[in-house]
Amino acid sequence: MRKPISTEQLLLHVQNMIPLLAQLNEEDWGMIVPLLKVVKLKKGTYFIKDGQVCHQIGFLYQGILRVFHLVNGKEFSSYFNFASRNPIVSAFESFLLQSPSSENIHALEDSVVITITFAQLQSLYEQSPRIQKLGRLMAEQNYLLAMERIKSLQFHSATDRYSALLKIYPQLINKIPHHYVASYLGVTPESLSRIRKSFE
Amino acid sequence: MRKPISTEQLLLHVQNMIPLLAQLNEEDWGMIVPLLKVVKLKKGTYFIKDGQVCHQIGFLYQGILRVFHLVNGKEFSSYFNFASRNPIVSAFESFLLQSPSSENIHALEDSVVITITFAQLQSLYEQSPRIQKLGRLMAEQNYLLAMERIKSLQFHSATDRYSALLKIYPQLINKIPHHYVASYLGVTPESLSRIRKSFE
DNA sequence: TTAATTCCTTATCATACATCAATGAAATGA
DNA sequence: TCATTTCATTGATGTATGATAAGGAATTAA
Repeated sequence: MRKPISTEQLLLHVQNMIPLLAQLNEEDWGMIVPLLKVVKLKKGTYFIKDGQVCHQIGFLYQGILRVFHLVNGKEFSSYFNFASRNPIVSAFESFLLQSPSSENIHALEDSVVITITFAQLQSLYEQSPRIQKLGRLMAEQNYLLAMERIKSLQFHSATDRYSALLKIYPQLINKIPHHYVASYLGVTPESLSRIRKSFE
Repeated sequence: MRKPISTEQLLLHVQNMIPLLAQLNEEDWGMIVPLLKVVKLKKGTYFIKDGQVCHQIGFLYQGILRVFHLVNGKEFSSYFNFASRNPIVSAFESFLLQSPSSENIHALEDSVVITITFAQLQSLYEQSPRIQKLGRLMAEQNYLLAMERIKSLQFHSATDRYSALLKIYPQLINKIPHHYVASYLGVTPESLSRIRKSFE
């Protein structure tokens, strides 16, 4: 967090994280780079709160973010962003529709996000067919992720979901407060505790 | 089902159903129309079965389709296609990735679907930036629908989901066998029956 | 470092939903 | 049309998870 981030570092990182970006050429990057901003989030602060319109989409460079909904006073964790996994940061519904977000995104650790605004991205779509195509591929990717989530929620038990989570991301349970994981799995912290015990 | 469908009828219908299509111009339609095919499905037959690759995407002109997954021998209804609502027909995951489908799509009534192939659509994307943009907007639309489903599954009870379903689509329960609706809501037919009773 | 707070676990009890079983209604097919 | 099958409902029972409460661990702040 201390050292300033060089543009080269940043680009390299973003390109590595997101294979889709390999499709872009030098000219495309020349248009994109001047528009990028680096946003630092202290632990506990928010990228966006519900009710606000999400004007930025971002790539997580460092840290962990949690996305959650507030429904009838209860928090529901929707997913987590890690730099090493699932790095695309936005309240995507709000971003697409430019309408107030129902999602909250807050930093579980000090984090760094590289952002671009909605207006800038729309303008890039019109300027470059490759970036337009990238927009389609990003949306398709997001759709596929959402489908995974639906299948997990509809077809499998909380125990199965926990087991799957352990497989694809063994360290996660040690990095994130358990009650957030519980609400992600769709159970109470007490139930997660029981599930974990049954795995010993 | 008896009369042949004229191209004009067909186009008008598709344009009415899908507001996004208003963005296309005469030239775009000139490219699209010759590629469209009309597929008729008898009640009980399949648009696609799991294991097959979904080569077509379609628009439902008439009838009702049910999309379901088979998991450990159990059927899970994912959603329904109606001509008047949710007319886009495809195992979209399989279509996007051109990999074997995990979804089954079958006709609950005699149905008519207007289709175009994956290869043709990709070619259109490259030929027309407006169609490319349309592809992005379709994917974004699908993402938003998937998010609605996730919220419904994660944040609300089966009773709430049933109540919401009645609101947005009161006739649905009379058109579709209840046990399909039950599996869509994520409960057994017995539970749906009890939920329905509690609403009287 | 200590005090305060938050978090995780365990136990008990309550409840919603699944399962199993039976009946009558509706749809299907010969 | 009648016989067969599928479907919706209801009741009885079992089970997994939620709610509540309490104690101890871990984290945070003074």
